[in-house]
Amino acid sequence: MKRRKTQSQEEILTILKDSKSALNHDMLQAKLTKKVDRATIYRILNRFSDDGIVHKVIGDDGKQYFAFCLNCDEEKKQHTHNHFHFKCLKCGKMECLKHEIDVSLPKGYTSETFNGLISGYCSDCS
Amino acid sequence: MKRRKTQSQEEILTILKDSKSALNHDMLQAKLTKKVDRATIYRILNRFSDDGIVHKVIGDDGKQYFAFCLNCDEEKKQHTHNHFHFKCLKCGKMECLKHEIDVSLPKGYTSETFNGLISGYCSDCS
DNA sequence: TTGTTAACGCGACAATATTGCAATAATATT
DNA sequence: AATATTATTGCAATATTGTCGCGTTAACAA
Ligand SMILES: [Mn+2]
Ligand SMILES: [Mn+2]
Ligand SMILES: [Zn+2]
Ligand SMILES: [Zn+2]
Repeated sequence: MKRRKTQSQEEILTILKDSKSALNHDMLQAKLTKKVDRATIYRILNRFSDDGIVHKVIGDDGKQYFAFCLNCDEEKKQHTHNHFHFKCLKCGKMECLKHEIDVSLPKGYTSETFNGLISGYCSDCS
Repeated sequence: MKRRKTQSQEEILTILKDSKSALNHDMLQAKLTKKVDRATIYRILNRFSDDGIVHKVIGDDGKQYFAFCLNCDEEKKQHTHNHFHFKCLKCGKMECLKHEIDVSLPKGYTSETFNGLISGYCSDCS
């Protein structure tokens, strides 16, 4: 199943690349110049996520946030992101924290996905 | 605003205490002997969460999970839970990982809540 | 230019959670 | 024990988020 290049897709990718913080559907739709259907936005985002181009984070608000992958090891088959995200309770921005975490699991446990989120106030909003 | 003791409340608390894993609304309702309204269940759970009796975790599925507080430092005003939760993708159980994490935030950042979730397969389901 | 089908738009649907309001019942007060 | 106060509940309505089916559109290859 080969991917095709569409305008909506390109624009969404550009927005995510330019954004310093993770975006949810609402925020993304607000930034789009032309109207794109909600279902389409989700389908594009999930496609990106499946392809490992962006990562998906569930916020404390239960919403899905998407962030463009930076400094990821592209060569690895296993596309993992064991870092925390920080969400500012005032300005709302959600950003990646550089430091990679490694959690020791109990014996016999295997890890598939990592989702680390810290809420608080950023330096601008403290 | 003083709290009152009700039967539903007590039963839900007991269920959470007895459960080794975090529960969401569905799981809880299934365990209740008598029918309790959905809204009431959520109100009870959020009350517990506000009071620091249970902690709330947002799963990868976007649902709210609640777990009774164990080995928490009751004396602290600041009720923090800087530990990960593990959710098994097969059997669905969600449990606390003992190890407490401490994440270093960028300068000027302050932390309010911690939400760490790892999905994978537990020793029974590997 | 034409054919194939990935991607889209639209509407319906599902799932989760919250809210307003009247009724109920836990607790305090008399 | 009887009564008053109001926290809590049940119910229905509503909000919010995300998915799905399906007919149409358009990207890409032949
Ligand atoms: Mn990445
Ligand atoms: Mn606790
Ligand atoms: Zn901020
Ligand atoms: Zn399991």
